[in-house]
Amino acid sequence: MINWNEIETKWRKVWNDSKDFETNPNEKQKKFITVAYPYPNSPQHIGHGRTYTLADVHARYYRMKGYNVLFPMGFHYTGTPVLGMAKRIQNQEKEILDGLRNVYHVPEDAIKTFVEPIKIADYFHEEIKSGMIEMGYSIDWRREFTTIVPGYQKFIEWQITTLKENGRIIQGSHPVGWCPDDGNPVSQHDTMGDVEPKIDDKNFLVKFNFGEFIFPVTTLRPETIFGVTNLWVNPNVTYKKVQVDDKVWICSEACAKKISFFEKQVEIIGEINGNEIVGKLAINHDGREIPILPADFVEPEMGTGLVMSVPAHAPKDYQALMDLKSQNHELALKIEPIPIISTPDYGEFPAKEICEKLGVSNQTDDKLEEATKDLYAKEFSDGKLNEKCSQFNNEKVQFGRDKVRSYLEEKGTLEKFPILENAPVKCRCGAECVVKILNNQWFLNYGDEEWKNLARNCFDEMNILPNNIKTEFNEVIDWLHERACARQQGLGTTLPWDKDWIVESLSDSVIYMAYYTISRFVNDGTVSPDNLTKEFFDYILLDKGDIKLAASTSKLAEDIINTMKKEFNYFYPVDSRHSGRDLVQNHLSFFVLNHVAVFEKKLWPQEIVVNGSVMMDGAKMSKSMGNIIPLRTAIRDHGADPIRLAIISSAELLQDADFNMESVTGIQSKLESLLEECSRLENTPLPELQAEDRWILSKLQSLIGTVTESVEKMRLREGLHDILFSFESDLSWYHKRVQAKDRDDINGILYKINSARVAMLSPFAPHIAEEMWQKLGNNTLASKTQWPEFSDDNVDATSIQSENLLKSTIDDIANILKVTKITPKKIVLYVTSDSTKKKIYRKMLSIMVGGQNNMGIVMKELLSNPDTADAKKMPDFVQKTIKDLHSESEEIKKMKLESDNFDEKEFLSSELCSIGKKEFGVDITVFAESDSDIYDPKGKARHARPFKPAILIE
RNA sequence: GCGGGAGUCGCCCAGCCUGGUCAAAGGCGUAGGGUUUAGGACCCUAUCUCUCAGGAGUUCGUGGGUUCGAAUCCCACCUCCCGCACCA
Repeated sequence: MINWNEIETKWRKVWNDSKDFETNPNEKQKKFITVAYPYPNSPQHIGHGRTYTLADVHARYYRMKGYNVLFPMGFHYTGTPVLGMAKRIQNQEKEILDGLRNVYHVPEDAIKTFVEPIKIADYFHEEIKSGMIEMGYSIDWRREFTTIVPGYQKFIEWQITTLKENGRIIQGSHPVGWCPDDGNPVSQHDTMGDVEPKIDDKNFLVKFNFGEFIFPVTTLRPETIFGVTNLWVNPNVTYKKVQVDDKVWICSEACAKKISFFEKQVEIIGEINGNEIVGKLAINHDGREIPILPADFVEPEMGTGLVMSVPAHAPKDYQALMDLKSQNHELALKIEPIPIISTPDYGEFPAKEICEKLGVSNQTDDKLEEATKDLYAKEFSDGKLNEKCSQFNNEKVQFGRDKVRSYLEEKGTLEKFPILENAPVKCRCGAECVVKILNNQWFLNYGDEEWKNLARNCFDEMNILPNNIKTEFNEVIDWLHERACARQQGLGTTLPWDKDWIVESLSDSVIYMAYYTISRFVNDGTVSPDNLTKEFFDYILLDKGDIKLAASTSKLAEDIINTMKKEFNYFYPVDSRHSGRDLVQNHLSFFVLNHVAVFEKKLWPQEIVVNGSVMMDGAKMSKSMGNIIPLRTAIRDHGADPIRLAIISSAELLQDADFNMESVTGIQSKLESLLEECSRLENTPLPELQAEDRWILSKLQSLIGTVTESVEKMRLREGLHDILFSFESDLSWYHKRVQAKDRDDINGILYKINSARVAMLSPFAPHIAEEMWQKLGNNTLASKTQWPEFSDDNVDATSIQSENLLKSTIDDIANILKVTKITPKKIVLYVTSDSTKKKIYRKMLSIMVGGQNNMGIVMKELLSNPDTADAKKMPDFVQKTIKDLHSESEEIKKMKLESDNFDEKEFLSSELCSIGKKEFGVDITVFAESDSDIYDPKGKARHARPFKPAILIE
C-alpha cells in the first residue's frame, strides 16, 4: 500500500523549497494561465477541483515544454452571500449552523467569529488555499490577493473609471427583488428557502382612458391590443382611485401597492365598486370605444386587477364572453372576436377552436390554463400579425410584439410592469418580497452593437476549447444587453463617482488578471496601494501618458514603474483562461467584452478553456443530498494524485465528470503497479534491437505523438488514458513476444519506455510521478524535465507492418481453429514469393493510396503497364488484394509503399515459430510458394498473397 | 420559446472533430476454465447471427442524402437532459 499523503507532502516540500512555481519574467517564452478565482463561502469540494486541476495540468505541461509559465490565484470576496450567512449565523439559524458543523466541519471557535462576514470569507479562503496546495497546484502564491484589499480596489476603481470614460457605462432603471421592510434588494441568499426571486420583465401595463381616469391592464402580449373587444372588471371587487403622479388610476389595492415601488408618487384617494364601472366605455390607444364588461375570473391580486379582453386569441376571454352571451347580456351580444393573428394549424378564431377542442365548460374551468399556455406558445412561435394590426401587418408575432411594444411606449400608453415570477418569495425577515424599479442604476452597456462586434472579433481569433462551445459564445454575445454593474450592498469597491454604489461582483472580476502581473510588488511592499494612481495604471496597462506623469502622481521611482510595466507587458495577454461551463453566459463573456473595451487588440485574451461539472456517483452534488465530498477530506483519504486522475479520466472537457470510488481505487492500483515497475527498472544500455523492440519503441513514439496532441487540445482524458491504459495492450503484446523468446535483456527498453511515460504522467499526477522518477534513478525532478519529443526517425515502419502481419496471422490461425474445431498437429504457412504478385501488389498500393479502390480502374491501370499486365491472369488475386488493402488505413498503406519489401518468410520463420508454439502448442513451418522442398498436400500455397500467408492446419 | 448537449452490441460507456485499420475499446453482467480447504479476490477464454478453413449477413434513435465506402459528414424528424441574467 502506498502512503499517498506521505509521498505527496515530501514532494510538495521539494517544489516549495526550490520555488519552482514562482515565476518572474525571463528570456524564455511565457504562458499566462489563469482560472476564475473562487468565492470563499464554503470549502471547495471535488467539483471545484476540476477546473483548477485541468488548468494545473495545462500549466505543468507547458512548463515541461520549456515555457515560462505563470499560474496565479486570488480570492473573490466581492458580493453578498457572506453577508446573508453572517446574518443567519447571528440569528442562530439551525440549518446553517448544522451545515457548518456537520458538512463542513468548521471548528466551533471559528463559527463564533462568523457573525462578521469577512471572517467567513477569511476562514474559507485559508481552507480553499490549503486544499489547492495539497492538490499540488503549481501556483505562484506570491501574487495572491483578495478582491477587497486596497491595491485591488485601486485597480477596480481604475477599471470602472476607464470603462466610464470609454462610454461603456450608462445610467437607467431596472427591476430588482426587494424587501419592503428591510428596504434592500434581495437575492437568493436573503430569502427563506434560498429561492432566487425571479423577475418577469416581459409583462406590460397598457393604459386605457376612462373619463378623467386611467384604466390600466397588464398583459404579456402587447400585440393583442389590436384585437381588444372589451375590458373586464370584477363586479364584486372594490377598486381604488389612485393618484399616480399627475393622473388618477382605477385599479385594485394590491396594484396600488405594487406600483408604489415603481418610482411613482402613489396615493389612494377614493374607492369605486367594480359593478359601478360595468357597462361603461373606455378609449383605447387609437380612440376606439371599448365597453367594460363583468367577469368573475378577474383577480384583484393579479396585475392591476383589471383585464383587457382579446376573445379571438385568449381562451379565458373567449369563454368569459361566451358565458355572458349565454346570459343574453345585452352589450356582450354585440361583441364579436377580432382575429389579429394567423397561425398555421388554426382557423380564424384560435381561442374558440381550442376551447371547443378541450371541451371548456365555463370561465372557471381549469382546462383554460392549459389552453392559454398552448395557444400562447403556438401563436408566438408560428403566428403572424394580420391586416388589423395596421403597420405591423405580416410581422411574425415573435418580432412584431417588440415593435408594437415600442410603438405603444412612444404613444405613452404602455409601460413596464415587472412581476415576481415565482411569488410569493419571503425575505428572511418574514416580509413578502416585491419588485422594485431602481432608478439611477449603473449599467455596462453590453447591448451596444459596436461593443459586441469588438467582442465577436476577439472570439473569432481566439482559441476556444472545446471548439464546439464557440457557437454558444456567439449566442451569448448576440443576446446580451445592459447589465447592472453596481449594487447597494455587499463587499467590494465603491464607485468612484457615486459613493452610494458598490461595483457589482461580476463586474470587478473581468480584467483582474492584469493585476496578477503587478500584485507581487504590492504584496512585498515595493509599492503601496496609495501609489497606484490612475495615471500609474494608464501608463503601465494602456501605455497612456508618460513615465514622468506616472511617477509624479504615484510618487514612485521611474525604474520601479518601468519594472512593473515590463512585467505586465511580458505576461499579458492571458494565454489561457479556464472556467466551468456555467460561467459561459456571464463571466467568460464579460471577460472578453471588458478586455476589448479596455485594452488594445494585442492584449486581448488568446484562449478560453471550458469544462463541465462533476457528478457524484451519477448524481448532482448538493448539500441537501449530503453527497458533497470536501476536497481536503478526499485528499486525506485517497491521495491528491488519485483524485486528480479520477476527475480527469472520467470525462472529456465539456462533459459532466462522474466521480466514484471505483475509479479512484482503480487508479490507485494502476499507479501503484507502475511505481513498483519503476522501482525494478534500471538505466541499462539498450540491447541489440530485435523486431519486437523496434516495434514497441515505434509504438512509444506514436504514444508520445498522440498524448502530446491530446494535451495540446486539452483532451486530457484521452491523453491520460493513452499513457496509463491504451498503451498497456501494446506492452502486453510486447511481453508476450519477449517471453516466447525467453529473453531477459529488455530492462533497458522498459526503462526507456517508462521514463517517457512517467514524464508524460507528471503534469497529471505530479507527486507520484516524482516518486517514480526518483525510483527510475534520476536525481532531477520529473516536473522539471523535458516533455518527451515525438520523433519520426524513431518510427520503424517495417516493424509496425511485420508485427501486424504476425498478429493477423495468429488471428487467422485461431480463427480457423475455432471454426473447424480441430486440434492442430501441424501448422504450415506459405508466403508468396511470386515476383509478379509482389509487383502487382506494389503497383496496386500506389494506385490505392489515394483512396481509389474501384476494381475496374485498378485493373485498367495494371493492364496498361507491361510489368503488371499479368494481373489479367489472376483477377481473383487482384480482387482479394483490393479487399485486403481496402481495409487498411491510409497511413499503413503509405508506410508499406514507402518501405522496402521485407522478407516475409524469414520474418515469420524466425518470429512466428516461437510465439506460435506457445499459442498453439505445435511447431509451425514456413515455406515460400516457390520453395522446391515445399510440403503442400492440399495445394494451399497458391492462395498466398503479400502480407496474407496461406495456412494449412492438420 | 431561445440556446446548448445527448441517444452505440443485456447494462454503463468509448469511437464521431480528422469517413476506410469498426461487429465497434474498456468496465459490469453472463458462461466455461485455472488458482484457492471453501467463500472472496485474482488470472485466462468466450459473449450480434450464421458458418467444420481464415468467410458471410444484419447492427450504432428514425427517415432521407453525399460518397466507391457512413456509427463518423449533410438534411429532416422523434425522445431525453441542461441554461436563460443582475447571482457567485
